[in-house]
Amino acid sequence: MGAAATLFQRRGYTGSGLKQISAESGAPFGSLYHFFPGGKEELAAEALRWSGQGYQLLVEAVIDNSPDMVAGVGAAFAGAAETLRQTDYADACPIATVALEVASTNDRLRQVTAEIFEGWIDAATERLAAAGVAADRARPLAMLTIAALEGGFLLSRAAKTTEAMDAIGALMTDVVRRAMEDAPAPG
Amino acid sequence: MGAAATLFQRRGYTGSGLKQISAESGAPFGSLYHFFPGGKEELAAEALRWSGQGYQLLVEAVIDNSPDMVAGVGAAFAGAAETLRQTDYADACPIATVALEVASTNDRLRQVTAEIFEGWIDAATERLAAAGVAADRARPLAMLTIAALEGGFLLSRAAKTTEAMDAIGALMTDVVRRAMEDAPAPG
DNA sequence: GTCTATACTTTGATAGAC
DNA sequence: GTCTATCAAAGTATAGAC
Repeated sequence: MGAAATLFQRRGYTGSGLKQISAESGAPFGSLYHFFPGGKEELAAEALRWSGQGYQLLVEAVIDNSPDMVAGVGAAFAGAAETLRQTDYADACPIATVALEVASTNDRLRQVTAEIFEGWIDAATERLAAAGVAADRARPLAMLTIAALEGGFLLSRAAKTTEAMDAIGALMTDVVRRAMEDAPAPG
Repeated sequence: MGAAATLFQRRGYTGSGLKQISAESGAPFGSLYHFFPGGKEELAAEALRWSGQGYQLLVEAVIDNSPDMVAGVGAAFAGAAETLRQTDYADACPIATVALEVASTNDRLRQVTAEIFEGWIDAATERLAAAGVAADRARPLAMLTIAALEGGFLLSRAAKTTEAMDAIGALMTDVVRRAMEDAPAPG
């Protein structure tokens, strides 16, 4: 499953062949349809959910190991930049490439990506609210934070530089800090 | 050229077949290699540059027709949301899908997408600086703005809702407003 | 139940008729 | 110069041997 997820992440949905996936994962080609009767679509759905949850757990761990939410957001962006550098800008968001590909071509997979993003937004919303951001402002801010991270991945991978991710991370920590200061709760 | 650009935008690079492009554009299949000896790669590079410049001119027009930069940023996000609704979430960024696909698989096309994004960042940086944002803060803010727009496209297309784009646009206008107020120049 | 071999379609690319 | 017909390769999916 990890092999499939990695291929989809780096080469996209249409760019990842089933034969390539079976070869890279070591599993024989025929057994693929035994475990995933729905073929490529079902395999992709499963791989997306798998890597989507894995990435969520990873980012949550980074944030929860930080002293506060502002530092957590900064650490998340810094970690993303570090991963980009270490993998020659290959490992970024495991969902975004496939999500854009299928958004207008495969409605079932589109719904899967939507559920994953919604899960991320919910998790970020909860943490921002717990950190003192006003309840009605937490969800929009969570959306901006995730969007900024995704946009940072896009610009940094294209340029093969972490300048964008670094700059975006620095600005987003400011945005989160100000949102917490504006809140009625104690800062 | 418009047909090719539209297909790449909606179906991605590997998802767009040359035969499909020639059929949709009305041009015969054989003549494709007469105009683009480099094949699919050269056609895609040309289509990306074409739609990249077109989108830049479109957004610049929206911003320059606004009373100030804060309103301009708001109008750009509102226009993006409106386009998404009108096209059933098909027409978004003409570069992002292909950019993520080729980032780790085709270095020549990756460089093309990097140049396009760099052009957008430069244009946004100039306008932010002209609007009073401090010189050393204009480029990072331009990167965040474009990243937020791209992330908004991603989340909104996946969810088939403009909630994300609307929320992100509202927050980004605040961010730009504050950056202009912080500047030493008169607000 | 696991896997090898194959069927059928579509891909990008090219040769050659006009 | 413009286009039709075709090529080799890769795509997904399936049938059937073990």
